[in-house]
Amino acid sequence: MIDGFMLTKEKIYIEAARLFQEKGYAAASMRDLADRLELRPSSLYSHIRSKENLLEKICFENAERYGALMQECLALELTAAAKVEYLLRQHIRIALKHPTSITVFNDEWRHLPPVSLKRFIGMRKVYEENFCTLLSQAMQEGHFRSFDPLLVLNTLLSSLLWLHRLDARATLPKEDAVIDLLLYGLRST
Amino acid sequence: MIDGFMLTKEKIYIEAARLFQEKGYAAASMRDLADRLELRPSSLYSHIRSKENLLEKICFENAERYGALMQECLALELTAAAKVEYLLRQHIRIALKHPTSITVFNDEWRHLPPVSLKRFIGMRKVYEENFCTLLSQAMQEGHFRSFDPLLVLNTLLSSLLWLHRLDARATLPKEDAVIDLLLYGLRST
DNA sequence: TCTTTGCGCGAACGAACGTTCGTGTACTTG
DNA sequence: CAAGTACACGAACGTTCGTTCGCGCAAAGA
Repeated sequence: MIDGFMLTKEKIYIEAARLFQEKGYAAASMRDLADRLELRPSSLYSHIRSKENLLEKICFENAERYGALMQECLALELTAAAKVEYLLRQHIRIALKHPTSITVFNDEWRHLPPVSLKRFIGMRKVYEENFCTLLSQAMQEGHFRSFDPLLVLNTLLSSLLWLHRLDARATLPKEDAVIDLLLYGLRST
Repeated sequence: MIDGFMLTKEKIYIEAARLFQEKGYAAASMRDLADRLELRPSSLYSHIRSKENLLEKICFENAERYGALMQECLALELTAAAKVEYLLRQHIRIALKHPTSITVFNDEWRHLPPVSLKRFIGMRKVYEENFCTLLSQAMQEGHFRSFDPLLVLNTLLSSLLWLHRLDARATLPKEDAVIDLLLYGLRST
């Protein structure tokens, strides 16, 4: 449960993310959610629109987080290789700071209703294209070894997926060690 | 659909894996499954026990596949580093050869009923411990750079998770390139 | 030929689902 | 004090779920 002062609406969003993370969106019921908040199911609807809308909020909140990150990154005056490192560092920090929300974002987006789903996939595509371009540039500039950029992109992004699933009791991995492990083999020097 | 001669029971298992992959276990219904097989829902139960049992079969079939792989690997006369490379190669091949089944195995195991869930987690624990030991040995033998073995394990296994999700139309990644990308930075020479 | 077996089917079951609606109540505002 | 707002609630809705049961038919075995 959530302690301290907090609006019921905020509590619902936070607990929904936790519930969706634990059980998955489809297996999580509004009755589950109400129980955890010590509310009756019908009371939820004084604060939220629908179960689907909870998922949309969680997914797009994070999609926009990553979108903003990419814009901010592209505006930096750095080499492409340094931008990639910057992005990866932020990915690690985001995954460790918002694990529940990011788990839902990563694993449950396919349950979005058709219109939202399309928009979501579009946003991800833009992000991945930008990321891929940076990888290509870093290779052309000679900072990274030559690889299929799409292969590298998929591998890099995939390799971080365990971070947000970490048990709350687990000792957090060191950011520098993760970066070292991911990038050392990519660099050409 | 599935062409050629095949027992109805086998068709059900194959189509169930596809359905669970597409929609997720909880969101997939037995009516969906029956539709795809051009059967009525009740007819499924002439061949299978329950929906849960379908999931159990898929998950443990793969758990045992990996268990056997590990036993076979440990029996090889190779350095620890070479064993790790061997395991990773097999992981890639398995993911590309059985993408639907492996997706269900990777993503849907948490919907197993309590008893099966416990057994499944136990099997995974054993596998990961063996893998982790190999990584430690490879570091002690000087073939791999020194890292927290658990960090390396999580990163390596995670980094392959995109393979089994690949669209059937996508061009398959080259096994050697993936191995190179994963291990180059890990090796100490 | 008679009997058994395998299996596809329609109908129906109880349970759980997301959600709506009208009500009661406790604050806030004028 | 009166009016309005916010919100928790019980009851109920229509739907979908996994599954069971008994029936009928066709192929296989004696």
